[in-house]
Amino acid sequence: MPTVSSEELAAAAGVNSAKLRKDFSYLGSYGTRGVGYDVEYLVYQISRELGLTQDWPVVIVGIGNLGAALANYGGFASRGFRVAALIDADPAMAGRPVAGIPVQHTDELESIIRDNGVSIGVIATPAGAAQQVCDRLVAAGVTSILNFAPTVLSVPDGVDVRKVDLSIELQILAFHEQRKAGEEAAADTAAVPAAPRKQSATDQGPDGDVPAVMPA
Amino acid sequence: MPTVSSEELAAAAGVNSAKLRKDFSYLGSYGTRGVGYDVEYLVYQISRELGLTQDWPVVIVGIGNLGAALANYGGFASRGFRVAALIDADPAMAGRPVAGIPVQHTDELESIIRDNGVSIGVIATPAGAAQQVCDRLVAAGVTSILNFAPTVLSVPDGVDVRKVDLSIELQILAFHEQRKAGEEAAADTAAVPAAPRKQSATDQGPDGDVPAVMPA
DNA sequence: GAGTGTGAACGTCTTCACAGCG
DNA sequence: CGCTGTGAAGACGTTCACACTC
Repeated sequence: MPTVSSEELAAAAGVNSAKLRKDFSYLGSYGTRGVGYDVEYLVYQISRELGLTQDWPVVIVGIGNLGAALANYGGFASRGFRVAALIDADPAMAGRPVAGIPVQHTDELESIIRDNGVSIGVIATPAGAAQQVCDRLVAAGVTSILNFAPTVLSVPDGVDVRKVDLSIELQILAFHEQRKAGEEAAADTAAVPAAPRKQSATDQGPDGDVPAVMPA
Repeated sequence: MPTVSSEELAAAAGVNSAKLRKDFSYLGSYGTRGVGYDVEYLVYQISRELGLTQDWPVVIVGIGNLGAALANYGGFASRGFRVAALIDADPAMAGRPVAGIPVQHTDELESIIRDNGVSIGVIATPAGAAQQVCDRLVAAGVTSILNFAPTVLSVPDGVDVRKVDLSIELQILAFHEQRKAGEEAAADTAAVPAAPRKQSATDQGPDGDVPAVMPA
């Protein structure tokens, strides 16, 4: 398939074809009227704009289950990421290979960052260690951090942090699940904190004023 | 701190206080003018709306590094999720406890779902197994699926799927990192596919027409 | 006086619809 | 004729600003 139309791509992606064309137009005019988009050329242009054509060395700090899962994750290599090093605070881990890469001790964090020109760090440590690791990464020159630890990290200006909370997606599913289950089942038996005293004449009790609407 | 104002909450969350008040207003009128919001009552109302007061049994299928990381993840319990079972296709895993829960074999998937009234399933298998696992979960009555496998799952209407791609967040960081590095460094040395022949009089070559703008 | 709740103004993103090009 | 590229219209979400309540 050498060529593809906005209509086809839109259908595949489940969006409106106009949106897709408009989005593409921000990258430049890479389509051909009456024909569509040249697939190979389009892929290259999008890849370049997204930074996929560059090599991004990353370090993963905290090689527990999650760190190991990340190290083994196949999707990284194909997107231009290269795991430059795995770092863990446990001396017993040092030297042990995970996903074919030997784990190094935290002591070497700074030199690893500098020697490899790493600008992106992944934190997969327990919550307690995260801020400290973060500070050291930043001090060593890292300017983008992906945080899997359940803490809010504070960083100086100019450093980007993205936090991934594995339970938030579950939360969203549960929220919709609750809506599916519907408003039929009413009684919530958990203890309801008393509403602050409202001097309304007809206090209907804790569940008298149920939420009316919630935007989808 | 028994009471809190929209201004304080907004500052803490880094958003506009008006937005916060408007959002809260969709849940009902739980504030007190001149005073603020009763913290305990507010927490309860939000928890209830989000479904945090309910007990959500979930199963995790695929107990590799990622599955194990999820099973050990502390954030679940506090949000109303209960890991009802861990399921893996490898018979050698069966019976082995992970995060204190014994792994069960895939053969028992259907009965586990039914016996525990599970409506949310987490897929942490390799890509190849994901669709098959998904089909079995759905057939057994699961209506919400959290997919960590790098595949697009197809499901019947009425079933929600959320896909978590661990590399997408890295991608986003890399994108911004690329912008930080700035437009100073120009030359991209990777092989550029030829642009489809445009009969323009002045073909400036592959990089003559660089993208002009990109919305933030 | 302090701070909520909310209509109205505003800005942004999406979709329409069509001129223009291949 | 088919499909892109894009102004204009429309939908949506955010912010302002103030009446109203405690």
